[in-house]
Amino acid sequence: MVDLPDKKTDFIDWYLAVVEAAGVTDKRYPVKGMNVWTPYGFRARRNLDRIMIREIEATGSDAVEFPTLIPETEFQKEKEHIKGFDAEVYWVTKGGATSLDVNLVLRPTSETAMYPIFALWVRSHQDLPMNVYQIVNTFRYETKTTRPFIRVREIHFFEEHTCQVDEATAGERVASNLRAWGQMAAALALPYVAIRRPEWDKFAGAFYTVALDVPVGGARTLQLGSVHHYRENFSRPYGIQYEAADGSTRYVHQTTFGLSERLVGAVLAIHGDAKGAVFPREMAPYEVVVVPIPSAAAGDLPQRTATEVADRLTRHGLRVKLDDGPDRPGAKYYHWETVGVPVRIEVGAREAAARTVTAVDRTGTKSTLALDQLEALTDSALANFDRAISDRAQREFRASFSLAHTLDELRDSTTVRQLGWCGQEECGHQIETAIGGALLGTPEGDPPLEAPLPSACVACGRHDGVRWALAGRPM
RNA sequence: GGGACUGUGGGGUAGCUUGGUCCAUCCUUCGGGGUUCGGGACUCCGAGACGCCAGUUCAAAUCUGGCCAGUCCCA
Repeated sequence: MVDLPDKKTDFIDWYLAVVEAAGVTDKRYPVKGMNVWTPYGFRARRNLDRIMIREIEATGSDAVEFPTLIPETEFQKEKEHIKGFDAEVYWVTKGGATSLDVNLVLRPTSETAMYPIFALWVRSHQDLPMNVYQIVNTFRYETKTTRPFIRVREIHFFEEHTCQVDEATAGERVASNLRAWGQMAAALALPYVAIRRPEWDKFAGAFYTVALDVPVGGARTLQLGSVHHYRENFSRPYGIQYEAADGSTRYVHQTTFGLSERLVGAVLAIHGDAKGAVFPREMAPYEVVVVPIPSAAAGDLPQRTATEVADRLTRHGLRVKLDDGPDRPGAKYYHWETVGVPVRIEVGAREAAARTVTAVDRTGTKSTLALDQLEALTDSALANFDRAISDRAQREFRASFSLAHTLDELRDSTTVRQLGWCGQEECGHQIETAIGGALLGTPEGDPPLEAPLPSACVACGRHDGVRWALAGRPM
């Protein structure tokens, strides 16, 4: 293990060092914001995809895939949307040496690719709801500093797009997406808070946006994903209409749900520690690494037993790495800890003779496993590990919020702040200036901290319409 | 959008101010041999770099310009 910067005091440097140490990406690709996925990193990403696919399909959503290029003429149809993305799209203006009649954009997101086709697919109320998703790469010309997984120009993007009969049904789809997200977050052992963004910070073209945020130390927050209700904002310009049961023609109400590889970054940021990366078992490239401990006296017994352990656990359905390379065992321990493997199984000569092995999880919990119950004991070691990192993340999450009662208190915030807000934009901006960050919005459901609702807005002191809001510094 | 800074083997660095001591330092890494192996082994042999393109100069890692890449600060 190389010495990592301190996670608490030098979070960004620590994050970059952990990403490097974890061996999941190669940042040397010579285009800003475009990173290479290594074999190890790609395993993590594929596992993330698997979780997303499982949970979204459980809610009745089907996979589709739309093209990467969108004609400028379609892209321009929804005015707010184009305004939001105009500055950060890549343009394709030539085919070979020939200038194109209609320029094409590399999708920054797929509304404008999908919706002209949705208009053809949706004819009757019988076609609704229509829930489809795709996992594709999208492109945004970020001008700010890019960071591996967190701010990139080529985004590995999960996007669900749905068409519903009316506003209320679309609202139910938003709720369904939030429940599906809850399952995904549980699989990744990630805590989060769902926050309805203020008007000035919602998705371009949305009626409202619910963002999924997690605090990452200090007042910093990381947005993990978002769910949007579009009402008829896109169905009108794109003409997505259906014939209702009563014979009338209506526009669909739409929703979208977006996630990305940023979840890999979030997992590294939230679970990682002073020793390196920590992967929850569902995302872990390998759930178990098996390390034989050679000994001249014992011949090939440790090696043979390690192979047996790896084979049995693989047949049991686990992702297993047998590390029988030439390094010394201690060097292997450090390596696999740095890259975040949940459970290591050590096979020594004395133990192998007694038909036991030692399991050590990434949090340091050690146990002896009898080989005749290897599969069951390994499963429970993995389950205990996931519970341990989830509990640790939850504890840090709860400690990441504090109440604020005045604008002054916001200035030196060392946590995300929970405060009373009247809902006026003017007050929101004052709050943002005070904290040097953003008014994240109003929590959906219970706020992180239990406290009596304040009677006055932290900015203007008004009493009408005061509700809980959260403010922080998005990274 | 405005400004500042940085770029040396695969990774991290010394050298740059004051051009020559540099066919470039050290750590790590990688390949091969041997002895080892219950928490980063030792040893021997070997591999690997001045971002790119111009310019100044007898001489450029070092100075100048452009480009590319990256970082930070401000709007």
